[in-house]
Amino acid sequence: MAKTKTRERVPRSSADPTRDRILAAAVDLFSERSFDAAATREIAARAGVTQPLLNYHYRSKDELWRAAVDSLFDLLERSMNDRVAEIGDGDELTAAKQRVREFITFSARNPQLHRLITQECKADSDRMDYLVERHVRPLYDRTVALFERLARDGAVPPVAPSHLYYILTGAGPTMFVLAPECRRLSGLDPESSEVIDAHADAVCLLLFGR
Amino acid sequence: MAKTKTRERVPRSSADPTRDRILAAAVDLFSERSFDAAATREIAARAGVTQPLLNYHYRSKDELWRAAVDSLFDLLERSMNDRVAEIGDGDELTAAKQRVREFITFSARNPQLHRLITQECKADSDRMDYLVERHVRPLYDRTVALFERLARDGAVPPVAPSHLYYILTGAGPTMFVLAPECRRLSGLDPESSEVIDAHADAVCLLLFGR
DNA sequence: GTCTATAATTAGATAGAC
DNA sequence: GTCTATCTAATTATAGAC
Repeated sequence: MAKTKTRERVPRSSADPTRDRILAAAVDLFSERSFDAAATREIAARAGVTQPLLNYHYRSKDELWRAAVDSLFDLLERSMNDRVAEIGDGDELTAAKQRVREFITFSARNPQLHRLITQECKADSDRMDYLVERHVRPLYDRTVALFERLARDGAVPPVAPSHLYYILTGAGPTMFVLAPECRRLSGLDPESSEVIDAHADAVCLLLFGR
Repeated sequence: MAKTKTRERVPRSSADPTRDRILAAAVDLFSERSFDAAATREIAARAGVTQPLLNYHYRSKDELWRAAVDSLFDLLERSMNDRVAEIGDGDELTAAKQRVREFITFSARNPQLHRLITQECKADSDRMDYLVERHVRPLYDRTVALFERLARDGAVPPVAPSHLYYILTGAGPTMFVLAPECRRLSGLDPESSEVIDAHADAVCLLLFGR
């Protein structure tokens, strides 16, 4: 595998370090607990501020949640774009494999994204609405279109693309979403590059045959 | 937090219909929300009783959660055993495929199980302890041992069994854990036998080559 | 911008009637 | 066994000092 340069996770600096610390704490706690179970007091404490300050920077807990979600998907999009820019032009299969690898690497380094999705998409709600229509659907549409082309070329097994989508988004991130469980069950460290690369290798082998 | 040491809880048909209704409501709400976000008042309402009655039947919210978890894993174990009994003796590959199919079918009909696991295994806690040591580890150990034998025979791609475990437990249930999202994104109905079978086919194709 | 103090609501658990 | 009434603690949001 080609040596990739380390991509820092620098959330777009909003020129306000306090806002950024609050946002980072919100991402962590909303994804680890859930919207209702994440107390604003605890988010504030992790950000090193007092609880009422959250209501100064964000109108409500709900608005803070939306800002947290936006920042996470923004980070994903920039990571994927960086990787796409790196590979330049090659055949579609090679590009697809690179996208899958980047997706898995991102999910390993930012398990919050899939934790948030599984948190909110188990039942219909306003938050699921926001998440799906604003962020997930564009990704789903692009991924399904890609799998359709790959299946036509025989580059991927003959499986309906929606199933491939849930196979990829399940098989890729689950080991990292459940990192604490994985550590205890297997003794592996899901944060290490070795394990991340091995998992990306495994998923690509299953999906693309190599 | 005092650790209750209750012995011999039998979550099967407990001959007490009220207890059973409470337990079913608890399974649904704990898995859909999370431990903290699931209000005992709401569990009671769904079971058609008043909130203080939960504390009559179960010492605390925590004990109710444990009983709910036990009943879910009990159901899984009985479903897997029934399927194993059906196939009787054949080669190990055929048996393995049957186990995978049954696991996926069960996950589709009872998405609460993986919802609960992803809920609680994102961070270390007493509940994760209970879940992993009491219920998940035995399943993990058996699954990893099976994948090890299959990989030796070349029946499964040459991938470390812990990775295969998280690929299977991710790729199998995710479509059903996120059923409301899947319905909206794809238009498919993840509760229909057609979709369930198609997903089981897809995962088996990826995992076993057919 | 960030704090302290507090209001309004809701949580899980208990007491006691029936 | 199931209810009503209620206690205590914790929740988000607001008011107002600095």
